[in-house]
Amino acid sequence: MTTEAAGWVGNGYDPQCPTRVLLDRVGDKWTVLVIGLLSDGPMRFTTLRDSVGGVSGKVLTATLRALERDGLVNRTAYPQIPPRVEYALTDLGRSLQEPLAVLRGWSEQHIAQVVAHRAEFDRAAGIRLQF
Amino acid sequence: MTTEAAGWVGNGYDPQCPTRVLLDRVGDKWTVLVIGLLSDGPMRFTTLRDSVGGVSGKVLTATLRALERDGLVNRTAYPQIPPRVEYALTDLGRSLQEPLAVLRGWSEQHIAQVVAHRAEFDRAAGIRLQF
DNA sequence: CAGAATCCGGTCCGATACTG
DNA sequence: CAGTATCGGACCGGATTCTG
Repeated sequence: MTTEAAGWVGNGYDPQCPTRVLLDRVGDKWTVLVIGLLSDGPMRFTTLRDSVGGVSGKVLTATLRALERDGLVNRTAYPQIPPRVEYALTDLGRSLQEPLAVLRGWSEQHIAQVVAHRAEFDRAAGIRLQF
Repeated sequence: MTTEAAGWVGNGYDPQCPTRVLLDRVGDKWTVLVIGLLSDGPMRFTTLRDSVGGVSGKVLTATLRALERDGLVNRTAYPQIPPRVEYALTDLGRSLQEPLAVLRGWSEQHIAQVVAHRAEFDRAAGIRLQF
């Protein structure tokens, strides 16, 4: 492991930083939702789209393509008409569940405080604008 | 804790979902870097900007403002000329270090595989375009 | 059914210039 | 020193339409 790879923050912004790569992967709108749903087992494209809810086909395709590209999800197309395509987590993808569960744990414990701070901050800023 | 608040994935996209709020907070370009730097102690604005490297004043201000709004960072302005402003993690902000460390741990163990998959996927896609 | 193609608005971010 | 104001480019994601 290089010093660079070990650096949480190193110095300067580095798109190659491992933590950065993960955050970029996981920070988008649908990825974590999709991983969560696939945790229960393989799913077909349309089932996934309906389960996620509110995602367009184009964007779900892009999300899945990116997950597949990174080796987190496997895509299996059955040569039928109409087509049948199944998506499933890989071992690597499943290994992500633990860190994500930790994030979830922190969120459930602390997000209420964040939201409260947010409201108070906005209220205070609002007052300043009023006078 | 409501069922909704407990749901990792619940059903459908929910901007209020605790995990979602956290991901949105932490998924942007500079936040994690800033938190990492502030872990060593309070820092002044310019010191922070120089340490982060590559961030514009405007964006760093926005990042810090958002962190302050959420109660993760404290802003202290000393009434001097020239001004002196210090930023420090709050207890809430410090509590984020642990989950972030978990993310970092996963990244350092697995990102190499992700990058490898990525390269292989792109290579395979490239071949398909060639013929 | 599982997408690809296109268009389009909103947001993120950087660069620059200015100020108390 | 620590910002604010303004502009512009890039990217993300949504809606719609079309296809094997």
